[in-house]
Amino acid sequence: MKLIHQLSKETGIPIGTIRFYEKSGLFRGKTKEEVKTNNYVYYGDEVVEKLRFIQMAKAVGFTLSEIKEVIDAWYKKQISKNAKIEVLDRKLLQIDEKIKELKAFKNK
Amino acid sequence: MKLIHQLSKETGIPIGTIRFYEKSGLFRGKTKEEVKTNNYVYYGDEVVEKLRFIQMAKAVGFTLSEIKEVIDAWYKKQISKNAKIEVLDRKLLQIDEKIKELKAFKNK
DNA sequence: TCAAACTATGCAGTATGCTACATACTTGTA
DNA sequence: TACAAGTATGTAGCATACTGCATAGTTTGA
Repeated sequence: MKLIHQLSKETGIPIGTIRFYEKSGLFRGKTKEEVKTNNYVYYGDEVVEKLRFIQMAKAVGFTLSEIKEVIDAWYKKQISKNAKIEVLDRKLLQIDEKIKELKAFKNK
Repeated sequence: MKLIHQLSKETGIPIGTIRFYEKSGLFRGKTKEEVKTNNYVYYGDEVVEKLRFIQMAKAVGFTLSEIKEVIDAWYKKQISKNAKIEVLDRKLLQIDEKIKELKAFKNK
C-alpha cells in the first residue's frame, strides 16, 4: 500500500492528476482506520493497474467517462468475463476500424 | 465546389465546427473572385478528404495540432511520399502499441 | 417582392481534462 | 526539536475543442 507520492512516481502521473482521477470516480484509495492522527490515503496494486489502463486508453482516444465505464465493468465481480471483455472490445473495435481507414489513407 | 452548408451535410460535421477547423488552419476554402456581391467560401473535394481524415484521426486520439502536422505534410508537394507516410506512421505506431497493451489487458 | 434559408464575423459560454496555488496539518530526519 | 518533505482540501485558472448567439448581409423560390 502506497501513498500518493509513490503512486505518482511509479506511474509517472502527476499527483494533481491522480487526485483529479480519484475525484472523477475512476478508483478509490483507502484511509487506514487504525491511524487516528491523519487521513492519508493509501493505494494498492489495483489502483496502479487502473492508472496504467487509463494511460493506455487515453492514448488511443478513450474519454475519461469511457474509461470509467470499462473500469466499472472490469472490477465488478458480478458480471461475467465475457461481458467485461465486451465493454472493452466495443471501443477497441471502433478504433481498429479507424486505424485501418487511416492506414488506407496512406495509399492515396 | 460546395458551400459550407453542403459540406456540413456531406461530412456530418456541424458548420460551427468546420469554421473552427478552418480558423485553426486545418484547411482553407476559397472565395470566387468573379463574385463581387458576397464573400461566400467554397470548398473542394480536398477539403472533404481532409475532414474525413480529421474525423478518423480524432477518433483514435490525435489532437488537432497533431492532425494539422499530418495534413500539412500530406498536402505539401515538396516532400517525398515516404516522408509523408512517416509523419502519419509515427503516431499510428504509438497507437498500435497501446492497442496491443489494451488487448493484453483482457487476459487479466 | 418578400420571406425563408443561407452566409460571414465576432465574441461569449461550455465541457473536458488537467494544473497551480493557498492554506493547513502531519511525518520523517538531521 | 526544527525544518524539509509529504498530505488533504478547496478553489481558481488554463488549454483544447467546440457550441451558441447576435448581428448583418445575400440568395433563392413561391
